[in-house]
Amino acid sequence: MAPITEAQVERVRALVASIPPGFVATYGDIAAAADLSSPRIVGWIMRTDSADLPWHRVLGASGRPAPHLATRQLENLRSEGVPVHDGRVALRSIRFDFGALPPPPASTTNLGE
DNA sequence: GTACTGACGAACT
DNA sequence: AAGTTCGCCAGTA
Repeated sequence: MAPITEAQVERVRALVASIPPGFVATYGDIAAAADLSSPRIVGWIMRTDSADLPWHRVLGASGRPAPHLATRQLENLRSEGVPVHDGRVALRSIRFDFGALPPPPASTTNLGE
């Protein structure tokens, strides 16, 4: 099987889109939820196609976004009610739990796994 | 095919 | 606490 498939990309995009306002998720969490081999794949997907996604809700494991986007991320997050402290987000307080989400019906989402 | 890079992460110093 | 190194995987040169 190919290193990565469109299904994986769509899965990641869906996960990011499922993050509710006021919450954030890490690349590692998304990678795990999407069953990816490495969090770098998530970063690759984000930089490739994140135009219609709430990419500002995606942070690194340190609770801090990438340096070149940090300013923009923190500003957007703060607008959503996310408590930002010194360019940092309290991950352990607002980290989104994908495991708490209800599983989608496989009948209509058979991605041929 | 090898080397370098990069929206990452954990371990080590 | 902060900086460095290694592992990870896809893309590009």
